[in-house]
Amino acid sequence: MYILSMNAKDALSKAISKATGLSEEKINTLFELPPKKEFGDIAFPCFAIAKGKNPTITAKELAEKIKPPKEISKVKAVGPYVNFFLNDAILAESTLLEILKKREKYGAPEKKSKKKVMIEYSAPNTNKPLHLGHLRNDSIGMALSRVLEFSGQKVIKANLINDRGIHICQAMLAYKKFGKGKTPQSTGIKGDKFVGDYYVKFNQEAKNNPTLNKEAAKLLQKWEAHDPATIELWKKMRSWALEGFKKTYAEFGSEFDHFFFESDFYDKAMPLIELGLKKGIFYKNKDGAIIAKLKEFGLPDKTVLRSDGTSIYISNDLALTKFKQEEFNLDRNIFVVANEQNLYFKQLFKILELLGFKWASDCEHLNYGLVLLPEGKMKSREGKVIDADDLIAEIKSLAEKEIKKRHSNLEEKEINKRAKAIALAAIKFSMLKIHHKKDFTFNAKESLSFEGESGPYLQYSYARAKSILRKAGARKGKPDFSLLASSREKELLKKLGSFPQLIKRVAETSELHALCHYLLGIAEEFNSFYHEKQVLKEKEDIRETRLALVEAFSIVLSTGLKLLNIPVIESM
RNA sequence: GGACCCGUAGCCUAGUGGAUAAGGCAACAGCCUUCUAAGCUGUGGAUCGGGGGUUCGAAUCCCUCCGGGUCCGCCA
Repeated sequence: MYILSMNAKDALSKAISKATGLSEEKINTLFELPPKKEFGDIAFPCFAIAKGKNPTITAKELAEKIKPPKEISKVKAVGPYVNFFLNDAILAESTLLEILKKREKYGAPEKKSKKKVMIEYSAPNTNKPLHLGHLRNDSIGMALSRVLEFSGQKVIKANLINDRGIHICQAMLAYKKFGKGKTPQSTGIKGDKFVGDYYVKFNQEAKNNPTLNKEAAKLLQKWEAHDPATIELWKKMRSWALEGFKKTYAEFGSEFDHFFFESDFYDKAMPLIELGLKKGIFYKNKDGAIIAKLKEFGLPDKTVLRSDGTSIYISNDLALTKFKQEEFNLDRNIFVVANEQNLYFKQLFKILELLGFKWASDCEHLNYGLVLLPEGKMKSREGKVIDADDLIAEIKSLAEKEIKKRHSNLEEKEINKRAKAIALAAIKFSMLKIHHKKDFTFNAKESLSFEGESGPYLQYSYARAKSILRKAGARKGKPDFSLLASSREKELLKKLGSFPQLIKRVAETSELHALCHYLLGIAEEFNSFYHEKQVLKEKEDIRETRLALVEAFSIVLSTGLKLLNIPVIESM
């Protein structure tokens, strides 16, 4: 729960601790935010300390007994609660000075945790372009990376490229049959789209021609046998796909420190398979496939190696996860993958635990809800997908129109820059603001608005604040914190003061939507304030004080947007 | 059939066992000679899927039923 700045809270816990004998830590966990600001700024519920007595009477007694610190201006018992009112001037001074001093570091914890964490996200297949599902995955992966980095952790952003398997060979086969030597260069088609078109083509043709599936399986065998011509084609098509991904990642702002390729690990699982057999946690069934025994742990058994001795996805993952852990010495290993693979990851982590790897407990599946279309799941093989590049381009052109409505003589370069920033804000925020566990149903009209609870609304709020600060020019005089008396100003201050606690929560729970709603909260508060007070028209002392508030707001909002990997722009 | 997730106003969403369930969209009524109207102010709209239970107190925890989703491949 975010309540108020740390200083005031600590002083208050100390005072309550003296009056009740409870530990400060315990008291800190009990504090609540009153539902209405008229009740006060912070509430201490007396249910826990009443111990059978009437909590209303206990609250009254405590309110009289307590000696409030200087940060508190008033103590009042209301029903079973003791409510505290903050001293406005001290609240304003401590909060604003802290933000203006720490600036872009405000909100980060004092102590760095020094934990080393890998966040694996995106994980595209090299047989088809990135789609809306990847954009949700990337939004979560990047935002979580930024938040953990901000919290002092050492983050390694990783991408596992799925560049091997029957689906890859299907695209290769279609290209062999129908490609006629065309290339992305010769056709002017983006590399990943070019490859993806052949994957779709394969699935269309295979409907009427079942032998194509057998041919694709043969191609996979040739690939595994390192047939030179097959490997050459595979390398060529893979590089086309990767070139395409690189462009989309650059456009969307997804960054990676390390790329892993499934093709490097598919044949590295044997030592682990043998270890499992030796330990008796795997067995060979009558067909010769290797199965992990998981039933006694409440999970279905899992095949870890095919009867023909070739590896499947989990074989690679066993080897890759071990490699990651040993190579990077991780304290935490986060897999950002949609919740359709919940069972899979339970099985993977359980097997690693049974194999005796202590670090298995450091592995985490950050599962998020599916991205659905109004008509249901996206289906790449049928071409029923929202393409990532198309979506970005479409939203960008809508943003361009909005900009041109407002500005008649802006340079094309500037329009382009703003439009891109606004489009990314709209897309990312729409997907980050809902709880990651919830399915996201994409609705073009409603999902990507520039108004209301949206990314562009936040950017706009920031631009408004910066516009004031630009026009204010050089500061004169000193802020007088006793002048920030309106309830709007106080609410904004309290929320700005709670930013560090919010960050702590998001880093601990990965609940990025909480950061989104926090930013909406401060932006709403700021916009009301903006409407109510004409900062630049005020007299010197109050003007300086309000400018400090505006600047503090702009700092926190800018930090928040950057943590969400949403571009911050100075003007809109 | 089994496991997991979800059900909050017409739609989307927040809600960390606590006070009168909070926002956005849509609808309606206002606000631009005033720091950017991508904004602000106001009005209406909710048996928190149903029913039990635990608790001083439940949208939140437990049970059960109903509805929706995902998974339970020698796919990735």
